[in-house]
Amino acid sequence: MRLSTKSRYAVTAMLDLALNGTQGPVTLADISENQSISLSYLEQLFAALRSKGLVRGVRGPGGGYYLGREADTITVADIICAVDEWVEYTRSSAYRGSKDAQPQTTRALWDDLSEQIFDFLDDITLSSLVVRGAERATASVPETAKTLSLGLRGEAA
Amino acid sequence: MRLSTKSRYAVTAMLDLALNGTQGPVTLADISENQSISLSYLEQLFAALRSKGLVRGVRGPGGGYYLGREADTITVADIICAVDEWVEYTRSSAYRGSKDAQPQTTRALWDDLSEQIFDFLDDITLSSLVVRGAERATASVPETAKTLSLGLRGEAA
DNA sequence: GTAAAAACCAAGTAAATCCGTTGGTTACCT
DNA sequence: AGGTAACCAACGGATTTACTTGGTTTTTAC
Repeated sequence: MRLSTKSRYAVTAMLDLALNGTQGPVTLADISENQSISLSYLEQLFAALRSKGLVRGVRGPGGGYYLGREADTITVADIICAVDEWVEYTRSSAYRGSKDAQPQTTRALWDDLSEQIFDFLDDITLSSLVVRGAERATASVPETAKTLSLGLRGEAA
Repeated sequence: MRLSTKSRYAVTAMLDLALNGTQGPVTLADISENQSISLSYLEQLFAALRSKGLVRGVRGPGGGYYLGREADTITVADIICAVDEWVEYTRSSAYRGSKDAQPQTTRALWDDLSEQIFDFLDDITLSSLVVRGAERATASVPETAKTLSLGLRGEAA
């Protein structure tokens, strides 16, 4: 399991697609500007996302990216696995019998933890994140703010 | 939030302390051998763990490390934070008004996700992992395996 | 049918991080 | 006194991160 800023870039970019992709594709240039990530780094991330079918690219002017599936079928685990691959103990070698048999035990316990984390993240979909965010925003908006909700899209600082 | 092999080293080392620290301190040399991590890398990790009070060192011959608190009060989130610090969006700058107000939105959604993950990991203690592992080991051993349970310790490949 | 917009692709790079090494010093037990 | 082990600091190769440059293809618009 691995979770880094790279994962964050990928997840927030996918959230951008989920939020803005309803009316036409979203360009990487937009995402790059919105989230201040370099364009070609985004290209690299999206190459990985595309190869896993998580996004769908449309070329030419007016083109951009759509989500590859419905937002409620794309999980955070999917995205992280696509760009940051789940590092599962690649160093398998050291297994000669050490004095007490702890390596197997701690390894099994870690594997269990890793699986718990995966299952947790595999239950969180893009749409569930968006819904939670919307709920939170409407719930916590003070009544004064509701009157002037113009450029507001469901969030506060 | 950041989760890497470094975190895994720290968590498994702490599990080693939880499992073996009941009768006397555990030396880094033992952990190094058991889990094939270099001794001085362990020293670096334990310096961080010690500074957060998660472990307690005992010098001199017969020395080693104990857990700094009871195993049921040390969470996975504690350990990860100690060695890998929780990266929270250090790049705060780019906040000039971009055309649509998405950066704040995606950022808020990520922050929410990050918090969900933290809360999840902050609910998993060392002792809960050990207990789960013990349950799994006794529960899931097929009766055929029990007879020949020699090198077996509760997991299969 | 040409120009521009955008996805796609490949190579290279400064900086950071990972993991380990070396070479110590202190504290403590026998 | 001598050995054990925690502590400490600095360095270094390998890898990863995030970005840059410089393209090519596909598609729309004029």
